[in-house]
Amino acid sequence: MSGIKDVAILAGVAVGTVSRVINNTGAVKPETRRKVKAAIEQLNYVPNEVARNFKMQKSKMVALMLPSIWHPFFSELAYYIEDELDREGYKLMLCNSGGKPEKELYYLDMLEQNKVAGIVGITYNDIENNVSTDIPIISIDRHFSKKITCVTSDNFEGGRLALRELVKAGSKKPAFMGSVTSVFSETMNRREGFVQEAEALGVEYIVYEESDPVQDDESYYGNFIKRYQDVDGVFAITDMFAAKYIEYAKQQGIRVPEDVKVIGYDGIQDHTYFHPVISTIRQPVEEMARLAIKLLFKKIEGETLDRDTYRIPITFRKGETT
Amino acid sequence: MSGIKDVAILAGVAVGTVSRVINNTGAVKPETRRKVKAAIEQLNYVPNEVARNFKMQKSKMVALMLPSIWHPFFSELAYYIEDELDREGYKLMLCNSGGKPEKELYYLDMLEQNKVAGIVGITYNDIENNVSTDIPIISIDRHFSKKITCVTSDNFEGGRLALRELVKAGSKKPAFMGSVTSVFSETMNRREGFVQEAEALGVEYIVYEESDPVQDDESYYGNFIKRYQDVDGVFAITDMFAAKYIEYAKQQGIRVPEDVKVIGYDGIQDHTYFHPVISTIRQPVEEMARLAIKLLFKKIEGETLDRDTYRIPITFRKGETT
DNA sequence: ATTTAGTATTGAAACGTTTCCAACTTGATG
DNA sequence: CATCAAGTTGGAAACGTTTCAATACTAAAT
Repeated sequence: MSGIKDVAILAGVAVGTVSRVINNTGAVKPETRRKVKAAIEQLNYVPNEVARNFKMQKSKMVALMLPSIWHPFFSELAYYIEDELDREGYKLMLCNSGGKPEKELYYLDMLEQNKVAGIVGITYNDIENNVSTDIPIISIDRHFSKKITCVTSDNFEGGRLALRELVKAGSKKPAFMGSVTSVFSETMNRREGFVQEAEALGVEYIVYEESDPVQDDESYYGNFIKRYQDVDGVFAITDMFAAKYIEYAKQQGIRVPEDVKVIGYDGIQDHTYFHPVISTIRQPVEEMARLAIKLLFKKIEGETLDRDTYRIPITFRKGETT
Repeated sequence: MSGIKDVAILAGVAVGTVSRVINNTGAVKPETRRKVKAAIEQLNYVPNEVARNFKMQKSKMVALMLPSIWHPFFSELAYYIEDELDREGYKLMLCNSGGKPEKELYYLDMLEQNKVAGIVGITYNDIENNVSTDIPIISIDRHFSKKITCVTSDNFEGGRLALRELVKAGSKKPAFMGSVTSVFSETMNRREGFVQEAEALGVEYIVYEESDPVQDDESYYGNFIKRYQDVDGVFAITDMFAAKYIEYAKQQGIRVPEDVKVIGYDGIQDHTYFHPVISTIRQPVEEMARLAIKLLFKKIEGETLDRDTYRIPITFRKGETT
């Protein structure tokens, strides 16, 4: 493995000169440049990026921390984030926290030690107080504080839109179906929007919210169905919630959309091969991803951002459930 | 940002000693250790991993190169790979090649420059001849040569099993439906197994294979349906192929499974909320992921592997399409 | 021929670790 | 008391770059 020194010797110049040729910095005579390039060619030299990162005290690595890449929403997000990073020659490090706070902290430590250039996080911890150095951070869908810029879909408008669409589809008594995972989560606003719009329109509504349905789907959806027999519309906080509800409802002989209209949130289905195709509030995932990275780059460059939360408009996508 | 030197000064020892304390290497008196730890605590010192990587000439970073993390099969794979890597303190770098050969090559260069400890690749290029240094590589589902160890599901047995299950479900004239993407792909063996078992059992069968249906689903599935009206069973090379076929078939009034039984491959659905739930040959994704990483670690340690292809048994998972 | 103002190039320091050898301390042994 | 081995510690080199002050050229202007 030859280094810059070998190139310098072969080309008969100093290492500094080789460095300047490689990085196109400073002035170097065409003739010298030619010699150096020839030497590089001959030795099959490739710059050692690790050494460079070390010397420069910074790397072109950005970490993406999320609960699980397995979830379709996150994998779509990761896809666009990687793409956007690559455009600027940055690399992506993937950290699955499993949604476990202690693992988030552990990863944060690790990222600090590894001097990543920035972090995009979808976390439960308020990472602000746990990251000691000033690594630039953008969070998605979580609002912590001014220091950590948040990119999110317009959840509030999403909630309002969902309510309106349910009503438009004929629902007289719609319900919001959700759960609470993190107090920092922006997703709360979906409920807020839903409620506010219902009140504004004078529509009777229900709010069903339990802390962690993941533990026991059976009782979460069973209880809902049993308790609110007269509900004829459901705005589920997530497409997965919607899908599960529909499945349980079907088992109880409830037909969707005939008996109950259902709208989800996310838009994880990008095709129509699996049914039901859920009517949903589509998150602008690509836009969110690209914006997040662009903002992160600005922070890395030292710019200060003009806002602490960036909300991107959502759209309704009609499926088979309304 | 304080370094090892600051710690050494504060503790009144030499940098070498601090290093030994941090890494628990060599002998150091309890009293000295205490002093050093105190200094570390006081200065809030964290070791600079980048400097360490540089000095050590190796990093604990493994790259995963795949066509698109967005695809559910790959995102599940990535999930387990990250998990397995983390157990040994390794980090995961994610590279979406988009299936583009030139991008694969570009990433390979980059990974070499970044001195990653190893690569797990699902690629179209024969990466063997394009990676000049000897970075350990494990490939998934692609068999190139002895140098690159391959981890794959037992595609051949999968093909045989699919044929048998179709027959068992009542199909008299089953078809294999696939495409050719890479000559190195192990997935060819699905067809081989299917064909061989059909011949062994004396079952009449069809093989439908076109190069790249992604371009034009309409004609790919349309042609198949038009051409083989008497087919009553389909083994699709992928669950996505199966789902698409079913959708197009439905439009032509063909009922699944009444008129045609369908079996896919992969097992990307880990739930039953979306329909049809496809009968499928389930890839042991978790096992493949963990094995791939374990083998990669062995290669990193310098061990030589006893085989050049590791095939993991598959299972049939019944859904609603047989 | 000498100065001048660029332009090109050199050489060495620095980045934060690990590692290795030499040197110093101990405490036990003869 | 001298010797020795084992246990500790110090100090410096090395890893492959970038960068910067200093020096060496070059060509035009005097």
